[in-house]
Amino acid sequence: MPVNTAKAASRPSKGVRTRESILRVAVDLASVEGLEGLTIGRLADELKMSKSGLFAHFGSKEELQLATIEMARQIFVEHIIRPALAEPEGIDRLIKLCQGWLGHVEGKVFKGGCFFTAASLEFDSRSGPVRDAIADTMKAWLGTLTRAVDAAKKARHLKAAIDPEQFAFEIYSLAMGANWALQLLDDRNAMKKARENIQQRIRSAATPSCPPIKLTK
Amino acid sequence: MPVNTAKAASRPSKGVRTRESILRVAVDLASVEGLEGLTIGRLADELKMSKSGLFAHFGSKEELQLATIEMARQIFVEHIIRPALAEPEGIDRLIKLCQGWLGHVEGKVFKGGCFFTAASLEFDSRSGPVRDAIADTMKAWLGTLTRAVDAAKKARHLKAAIDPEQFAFEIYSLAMGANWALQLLDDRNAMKKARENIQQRIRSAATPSCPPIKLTK
DNA sequence: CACAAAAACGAACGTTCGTGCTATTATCTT
DNA sequence: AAGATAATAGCACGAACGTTCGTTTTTGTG
Repeated sequence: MPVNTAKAASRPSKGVRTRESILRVAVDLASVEGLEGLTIGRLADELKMSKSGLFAHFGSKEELQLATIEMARQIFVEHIIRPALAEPEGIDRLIKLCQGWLGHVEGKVFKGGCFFTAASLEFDSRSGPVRDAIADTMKAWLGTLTRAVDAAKKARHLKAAIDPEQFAFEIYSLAMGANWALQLLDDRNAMKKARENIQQRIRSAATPSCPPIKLTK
Repeated sequence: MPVNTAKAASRPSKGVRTRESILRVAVDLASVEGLEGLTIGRLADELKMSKSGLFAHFGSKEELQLATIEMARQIFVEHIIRPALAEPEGIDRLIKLCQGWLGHVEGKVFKGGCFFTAASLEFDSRSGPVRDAIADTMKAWLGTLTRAVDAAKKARHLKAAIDPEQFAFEIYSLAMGANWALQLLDDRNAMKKARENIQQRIRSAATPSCPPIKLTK
């Protein structure tokens, strides 16, 4: 048994590497076909490997779905949350979070728009571990957004009357609406309008001492 | 061939009646399992009829999906749009539309929350007649909302600066957010918060001469 | 290099999917 | 009530689903 408790994270074993490459494809497939439409045979074809070989990595479809969600979560963190953490707490970080989210929709980080918004609505009237994993991820995301609003408030960038939870929810609703309009209605201006929309909403909540608010690409 | 062009809409034939009862169940099933998860076998079981017997009413799964969408659209119109048309043009009708929408989510007019929001995100990255039917319905709904805003503007209930399309989109985004929070996060206060949210947003756009704005159940 | 462990394969399982037929009921019209 | 028509059931199909199994190939290590 290869003792992997050592500090060094050397080149990962074959199994780990394949698993990861599977999941990268799985995330894209699921973002288009849905987590239920994500099929083992289809996935195996895409990767030119056997169904059984692929299956062995997960042991069940549910495990595959959970692993896919986890991979999507990592990609989401990497593309949206981590860049925002580079900004100082306050309005700038909040803006960066919004920009990151809108950008990831527009830039097709996931093939079929926002992975989690789609997954949310697919599983919202079911129960079980998959739904829970999705809900947990979304709660965490809303939490991040809420904390960013709260920090901006504490930095006196946003008015004291702002309820962080409510405000985060408002912003995210507008963002989801933009994703919806872009994906379903093919509204090419959806993103521009969403940026203006959110920008305006944040400005309306900003204090006079708040630095200028501008949402760009 | 029974000539049905006559004025009298007498008792519909057996076929029509069965078809309708199938579709009523189909709508609920699809709102929970999705339009793709809506399966002919499952639907037949639910109705205690044979797969083939049920199938004959539609000829293909796609036709079944389209018919289900059409039925959902009718239910939607009946529950949300028609009651609002009873109100005079202006702010009251707009409010009634919002109330109706939020009410239909809360009151489980469709078992799994808003049928069309779920369908939208399920089909938004595909192509074909089903996606088109969903998109058309949603465009029509946004159009209705936009016209209501515009009328309220013309009645001097809403400020002249309001862009009807944009404003309708904002309101609907907040409503979708509420549906999302209720369904996925089991947020029992989501609806109350959404009502306050939308109420506040409308108030902020209202003129001094606008009648009082109050969103209730 | 050898050899154990891990990974991938190919074939098959039992189900369910959507979709055809044909036969049998039920419904409507004259 | 009879005859025509429409509605439903029964059965079978090929394909795809998730899953299991035994075998073969690849990988990593002493």
